[in-house]
Amino acid sequence: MARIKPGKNASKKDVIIQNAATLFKSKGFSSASMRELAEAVGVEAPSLYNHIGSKSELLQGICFKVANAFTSYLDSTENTLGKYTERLEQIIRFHIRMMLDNFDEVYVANHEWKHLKEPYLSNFLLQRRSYEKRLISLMEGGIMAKEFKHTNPYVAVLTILSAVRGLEFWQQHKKNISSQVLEDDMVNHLLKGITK
Amino acid sequence: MARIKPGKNASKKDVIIQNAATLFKSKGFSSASMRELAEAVGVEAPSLYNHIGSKSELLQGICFKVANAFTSYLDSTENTLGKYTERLEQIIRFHIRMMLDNFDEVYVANHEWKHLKEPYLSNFLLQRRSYEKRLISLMEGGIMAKEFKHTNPYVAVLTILSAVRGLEFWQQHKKNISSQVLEDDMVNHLLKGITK
DNA sequence: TATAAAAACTAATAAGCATTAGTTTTGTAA
DNA sequence: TTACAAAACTAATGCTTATTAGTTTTTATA
Repeated sequence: MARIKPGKNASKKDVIIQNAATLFKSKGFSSASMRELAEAVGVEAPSLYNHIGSKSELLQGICFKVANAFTSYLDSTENTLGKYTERLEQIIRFHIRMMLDNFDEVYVANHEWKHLKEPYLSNFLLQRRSYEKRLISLMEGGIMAKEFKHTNPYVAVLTILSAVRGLEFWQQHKKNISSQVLEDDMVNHLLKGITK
Repeated sequence: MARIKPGKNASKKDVIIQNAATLFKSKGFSSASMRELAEAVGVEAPSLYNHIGSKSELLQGICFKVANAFTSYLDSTENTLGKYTERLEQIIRFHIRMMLDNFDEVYVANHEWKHLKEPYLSNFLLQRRSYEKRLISLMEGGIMAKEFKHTNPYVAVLTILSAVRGLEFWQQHKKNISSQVLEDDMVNHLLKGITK
């Protein structure tokens, strides 16, 4: 049937996608060549096309997998009755864990979405814009409920999302500090500030 | 002497560099072609080489101009006697203003440095690492002086730098909110938190 | 063992790239 | 107006790219 048996849970296509994420992360989508990807996978470049449609399709797969993960999690918190602070904290923690556990793919989705082709580019941006709006609503709710300070909700959401995204720079220090401390300190900083 | 007179303060080389920053920002360094850059400038591609050495050189110019601006500002605050909180606030405000006033170039320095060639790549990373370390020292001083909470200084610096960097997403909302409100709200959030 | 499909391979295509060489145009200063 | 230099142009080079076509090898099943 197939030449190389898929791993326990990963088809050859999955292997290609994962290698693509790693390669796109380290060289950027445009600079990464299908020859390099093929070498990482262990075949000649044209053989890749037995499993995938195109280079673009790889980027699409990565970007929408990540976008859907965030959207799904937000959906799952939509019906919780907890306080705004609790929901916000949950969401921040999910972002941090996504960054730490799926680094390559999240990095690529964050940095290389620009190279998506239409209509995927538009869809991706729409989905992200919609996600941001839902977070802003959450923030506005918390402000009206007096759980959050009176501040511009756009700025607050931007600050939080950007800070978490910055974990991409953290990879180098991974060994020096536990994920739990990192997660807790960042959540505290974003919710309660740094000054005493 | 020259075919096209330079603008009041900008030589033709400066015009090319500014156009390169805009192009590299919107398409990425690798995807941006010298043909496109030439079209933006209003000449044929080979004519660019009467003014610049190479495509790489353009990226180098942009990246180090930005890096030096940040380093110089940090130098200038080194001898101020003020409290840690004040110095940190000044630095955050400088970062925010750099993002708003020199968006294209800062964006390129943040996103495209990866495509620098050696030895510029190594130098750039060294300079950035050194800058981060100086900020971490500042943070540690503030913690020891009990101005800042007891937290991991790496995480705090990362959170602040990343949040500010995220202003790159803000460009679209520029018209809806004044720079001053943005700056003040973000500084407050990062120093004092969002929860009441 | 024979059959058929899946997936590997080699070779080739057509396009795009940064850059160089050589020439012509343009603008300034004598 | 003539001479010179700066900067534009056209044409060409050599390289890299994603992808397709056509063929051979491998693998699983009957």
